[in-house]
Amino acid sequence: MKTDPAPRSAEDSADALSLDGLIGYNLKRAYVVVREDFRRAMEDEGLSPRAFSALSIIAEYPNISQSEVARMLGVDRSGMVAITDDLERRAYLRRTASARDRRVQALMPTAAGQAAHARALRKIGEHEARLFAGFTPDEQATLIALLRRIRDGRSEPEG
Amino acid sequence: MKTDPAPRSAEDSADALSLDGLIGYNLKRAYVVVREDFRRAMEDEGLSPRAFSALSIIAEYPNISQSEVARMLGVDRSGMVAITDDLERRAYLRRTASARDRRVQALMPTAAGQAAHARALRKIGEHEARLFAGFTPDEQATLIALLRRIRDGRSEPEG
DNA sequence: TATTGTTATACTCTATAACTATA
DNA sequence: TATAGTTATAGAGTATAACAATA
Repeated sequence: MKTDPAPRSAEDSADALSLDGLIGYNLKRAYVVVREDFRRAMEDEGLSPRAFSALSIIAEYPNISQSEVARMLGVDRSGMVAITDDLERRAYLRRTASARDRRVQALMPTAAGQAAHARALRKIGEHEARLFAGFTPDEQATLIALLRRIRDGRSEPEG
Repeated sequence: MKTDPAPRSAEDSADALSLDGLIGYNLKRAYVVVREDFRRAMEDEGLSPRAFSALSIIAEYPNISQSEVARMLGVDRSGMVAITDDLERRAYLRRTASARDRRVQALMPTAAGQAAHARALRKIGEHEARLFAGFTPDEQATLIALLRRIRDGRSEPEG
């Protein structure tokens, strides 16, 4: 307990919260801010974060399978169906038969898909440049490196 | 395009993805890992991240209103109803009439609520200590500071 | 036996819009 | 007019379980 009655406004006391000392809480709050700005940046393109991520992988690894994309993104492969449907509806990719494995629908980006990926990547670059304008290159690299270590489950200071 | 055909496994190529250079993507992936571990840590307690956050604020600011908690957490106040209902059902708090403003239901933590908060905070401390065991105190502080700057929309390198 | 794509399904999170009581 | 609590509702996001075809 800190004060009684409650503080007058959220900002008055935000810095005193024990929540603010938790990495998980700060991660979540920061993520919400970035996702919100991402959405604004993708407004014209209409790509969700997941759709962009999938398109990005498919553009860089033509003929990859849905399951492979799912593994790279760390999501269940069942969720890839709707995303693939969406990207196919936009004519950003085609499902093509795989010669080597008849279970697989190889995902082939179209020219429109490659172009959309390039456009999106540029817009996201601008969005991150704007959002992190005050972060030095070192700070940005440090942030990414720390986040990568969390993702990889590695605890060692120097990966 | 990097390779054709697709790489053999997700891990082979993960480091080459352009996604890996994006802060937003890394933020999301790291957040998923931490949230997953948080859930495991809260298994016995049965508290969702949001329920814990709300309980934490209410425990530290007795008699705070739902709307005030919502503002602190950065979520819409409509979402607070279900969380408050849940915490009240667990007998972790009571809705009490506010003397000063009859619109407000002041949220009063019970002894059980304070105890649950203390237990949860301890378990979360252990969960974060485990998850970030290999991060130096400096690295943890740096991470939190960088995340805070994102949340606050401040771009300046030093607070 | 294991994996791919797929469907059905369900659950969580969260926002918007509207209502009422009150300020 | 504005705010508090509330309800109804809807849309993401994502997981689990199952199935047929194929490996």
